[in-house]
Amino acid sequence: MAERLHGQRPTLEDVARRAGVSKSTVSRVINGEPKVRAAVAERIRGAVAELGYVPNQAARKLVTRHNNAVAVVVTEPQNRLFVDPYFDCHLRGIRQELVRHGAQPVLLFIEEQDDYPRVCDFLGGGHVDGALLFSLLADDPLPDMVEQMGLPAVFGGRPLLGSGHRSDVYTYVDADNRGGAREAVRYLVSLGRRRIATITGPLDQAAAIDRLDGYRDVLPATPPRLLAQGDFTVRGGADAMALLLDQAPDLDAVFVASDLMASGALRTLRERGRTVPDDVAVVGFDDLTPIAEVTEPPLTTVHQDIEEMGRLMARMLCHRTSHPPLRGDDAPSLASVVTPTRLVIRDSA
Amino acid sequence: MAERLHGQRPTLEDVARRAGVSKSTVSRVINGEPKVRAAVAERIRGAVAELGYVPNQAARKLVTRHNNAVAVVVTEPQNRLFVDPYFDCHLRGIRQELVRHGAQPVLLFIEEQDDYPRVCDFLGGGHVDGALLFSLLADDPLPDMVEQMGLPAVFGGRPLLGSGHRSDVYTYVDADNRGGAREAVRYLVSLGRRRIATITGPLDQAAAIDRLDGYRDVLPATPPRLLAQGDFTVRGGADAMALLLDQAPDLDAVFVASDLMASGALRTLRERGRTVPDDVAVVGFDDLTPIAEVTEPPLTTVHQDIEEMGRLMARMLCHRTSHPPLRGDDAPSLASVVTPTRLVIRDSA
DNA sequence: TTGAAAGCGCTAACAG
DNA sequence: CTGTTAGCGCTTTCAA
Repeated sequence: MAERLHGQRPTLEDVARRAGVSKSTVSRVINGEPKVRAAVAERIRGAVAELGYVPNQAARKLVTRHNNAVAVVVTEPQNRLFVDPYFDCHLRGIRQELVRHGAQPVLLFIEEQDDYPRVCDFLGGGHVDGALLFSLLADDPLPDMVEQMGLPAVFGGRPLLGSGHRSDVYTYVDADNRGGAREAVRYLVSLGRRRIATITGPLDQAAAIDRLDGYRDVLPATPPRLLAQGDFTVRGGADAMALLLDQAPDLDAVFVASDLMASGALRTLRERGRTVPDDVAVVGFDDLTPIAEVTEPPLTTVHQDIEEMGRLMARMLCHRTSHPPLRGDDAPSLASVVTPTRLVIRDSA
Repeated sequence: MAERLHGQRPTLEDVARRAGVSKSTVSRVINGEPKVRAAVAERIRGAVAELGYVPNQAARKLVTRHNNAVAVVVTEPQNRLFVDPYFDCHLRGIRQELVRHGAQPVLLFIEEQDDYPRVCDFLGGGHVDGALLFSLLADDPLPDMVEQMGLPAVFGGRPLLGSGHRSDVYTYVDADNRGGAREAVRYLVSLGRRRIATITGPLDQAAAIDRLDGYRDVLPATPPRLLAQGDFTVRGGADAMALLLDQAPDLDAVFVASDLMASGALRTLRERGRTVPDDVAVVGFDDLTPIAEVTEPPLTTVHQDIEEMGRLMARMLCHRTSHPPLRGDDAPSLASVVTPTRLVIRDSA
């Protein structure tokens, strides 16, 4: 069916000619404007179908200034990403909300330094109306770049900025990492545990820092031997646990900054012959049910509603993109949101 | 720094005015054309930086007809995708090759029926120069749509088409699933196994069908009780294995159509007290090392170079997009490629 | 209700 | 080496 008219994809003009009307009229029916005679509209729709016409978004965007697509940018080594159910939840919420608003989510990865300029050109190039940015590292250039381009953006997790920046100029959605960590550690204390270690995430990420801060809020004078840094992977958690056991064989509890790492820690504990929770109590963070429920023993962990956070981010972004920027002073940017966490007690502590 | 000139993002015109030259000259330095006096070029670069100018790709695309972005479309429930290291490898290869060609990969998901029209509009809207399409299901409308839009595309895995379609009109890259399966089953036979069962993938996917066909090539007269269908997940493999054990307690080998399923099957076998490979020999498919090497026992499986396949797909697509479509007859479309597989023998068979 | 015309921001000849 | 001039395909006043 799709006749190639001039060897190219059909344009509005082609459809118009075919239907014997003007471009304007075709444009009107394409965009669902009501003031077109039914018969004409029908004829046009026929022509569209016959020619297999699809509007050229680039051209449309040039005039309308938007194109119903939003970027989801993830700064993360891919191999980590695709193995971490955390993103899956986040993305599910985002997708759900975005499509509800008629926006197409497009996923972009940043894996190496070289990716920044290309991704920035893409973001600034008007391919998308806004961006949802994730897992920013310390001194990540993205927040500044996005801000400078004036592209509406919402961050997943508090952006960690270099000195001189205030994170309150950015809109973000984050879980109450610090409060959640505090609750977890307090719970361990309430259990009568005395030597409570912690396995942190990579400390160039806000979530890792905040969770450690929460731990320190409760246990300000922790000796270094009770601290080990992991990398939010199972393996990293296992290694950190081994290190901890070497440094402090007498520890009786450990607060692990993610479920993935906690499952690794559990494995090490088992290998070293420690029983959980009797010898060592373990509390994780995230409450990724596919993990937390199947560990041995099932994991006591800090719950956060990741999917809802994704939905929230998407909703906030859509709010900012659907309205043309207010003139005069800055538009009243939606405030950032910190969502509550809660401790879910299973068997590991 | 980024002064808002007319309250909008700066345009080429703004930069030109600022640098005291014409738009053309600015355009030249933006696009790295050499014939510009160094001093002028420098002045322009200064203006670009001061204004925070980023070219509007929509406008550029309108005239150049391309925009250095290609879509990677995945038709898969997200939760499956994000847990399957298979895609990780594929994507790694694709990304690598695409950025080498200066193209930005953008990932699109199709999860439900409603996603098709939106994704098609995106693909047809000229946001991307081409598309890499994955894990198509039987009767997936995507191949036809993409073909009809004239968007260059390369498929990952042989597309499964409804009747009346010949898959040879599409360019695809696929592993030799049938040959690999044949080799696996022959190996099992050579081991002296007599009752060789198989766990298939979902039979609406080409890879699953082809692997089953390979099994049947060697064992044409398999009784139904030796067949069970899985869904390419760990859980599915475990369930299928349980079913098989019920239906055919005397089986002495099983060819499992994916490593993920094989790891599930191994678990079931262990739970049922069968030793591997003594009681039951197991061969998987994919050779996802993060899985195959850590199963207990390590998995004998059919290896395919997934990352290289990704690279190949990207290379083929870039080849097709960088040249403007030849006039007259169809451009000599690159032939599809079937990459070889090889059996990797570890301990499970 | 429909059409004509003016641009959106950019590149690509073609002059100079 | 640089500026001028046309559009790319679409939406959007403004008239008819």
